[in-house]
Amino acid sequence: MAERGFAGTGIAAISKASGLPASSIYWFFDSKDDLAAAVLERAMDRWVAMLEEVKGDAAPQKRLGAFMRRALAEIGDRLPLFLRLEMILALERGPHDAAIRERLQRGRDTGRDLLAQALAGAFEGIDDADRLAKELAPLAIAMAQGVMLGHELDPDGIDLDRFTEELAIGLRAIAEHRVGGKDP
Amino acid sequence: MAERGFAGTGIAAISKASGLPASSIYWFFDSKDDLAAAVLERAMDRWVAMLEEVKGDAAPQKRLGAFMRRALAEIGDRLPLFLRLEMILALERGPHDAAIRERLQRGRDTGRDLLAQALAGAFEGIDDADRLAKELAPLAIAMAQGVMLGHELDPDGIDLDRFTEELAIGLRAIAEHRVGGKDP
DNA sequence: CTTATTCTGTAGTGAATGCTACAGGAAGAG
DNA sequence: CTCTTCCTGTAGCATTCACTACAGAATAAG
Repeated sequence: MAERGFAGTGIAAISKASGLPASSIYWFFDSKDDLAAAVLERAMDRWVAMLEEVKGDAAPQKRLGAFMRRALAEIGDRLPLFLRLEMILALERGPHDAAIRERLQRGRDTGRDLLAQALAGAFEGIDDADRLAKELAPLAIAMAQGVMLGHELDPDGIDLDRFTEELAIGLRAIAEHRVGGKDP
Repeated sequence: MAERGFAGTGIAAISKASGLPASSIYWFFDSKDDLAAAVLERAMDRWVAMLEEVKGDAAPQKRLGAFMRRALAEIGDRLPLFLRLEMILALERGPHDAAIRERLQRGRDTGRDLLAQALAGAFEGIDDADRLAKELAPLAIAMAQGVMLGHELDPDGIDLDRFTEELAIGLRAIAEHRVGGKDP
């Protein structure tokens, strides 16, 4: 589904790929939409679990880089499947399926909270670091997702390893700019 | 198609929405894939035309901001349809359709060149501004696309107007960092 | 006018779509 | 063993899918 989209993936294909008989699929799930929502939930939980895990291991200042490196480790030539799934379902089903929208919202909220903490670490020394981190977390996530997508579409144009450090640098500059346009 | 994906949009629906009879669709296009490729091409041409237009109007230093503002003007609550189309086709058909991949590549190349010039303007005063602008253009595009997508999914989390200025600030910080980690 | 070209309406192809009905097997509980 | 709950296999539903064949209308060219 992450590779062919929601409409492009038939129940028969899901059945074959999973080994679960088609009739069983409709025992466990009410509909194809319901299945997609469940799959999306699993995918987002995995995202969150990954971030939580890193959170325990890395000191606040290094945490943003650690997040990025961990996400990176999940990427070969392909976007991690669950990021692909998230985007494709958001674009394809979001406008038509409220359950999907709600799941996306929940995932975004927890992701934002986790990233805000990491960002606060990267904003060390700036006034109001916590508030700025909260404000900028959604921007940071959007940027990172865009860059990962860009990397999948054209791996040569973007150096993900470098971006791992540079995201923090760019965001810090933006935060400094917000706190007052003057440099020390 | 931008709203329901490639597989989610039937020929009949296209026919009804466009007024063009289904049989005529197959007179003008060889297949649904062919149609999608043509539609994508139109969409990307419109992107490029938009950038070219701005290029003539804005001085180099202001050009990045002007690009962003112009793209922004295209957005209401929805991502501009052609950006949505680009992403959805890239994710859904990219892995399976070489013609789509080629079109995406061409669009990216021209987009990168145009943006590199605008970025060079924003990097004024930095050594090697031109080279850095070329290097960072794909990153800038990816960031901007990610942010626009993020805005569509959750309009409250991201302030697009602010991002218009802040993208340049963040990228400039990254460029400065690349040219040598020291600040004056 | 005639002729040639471009497009459309009608009808229908086989295959695949999401989903249901339901009988019966598998497995655990007592 | 029986009984109950959980799952699966078979068959089939109506609908939609991308696509084709083709006769003839519309349009343009001479």
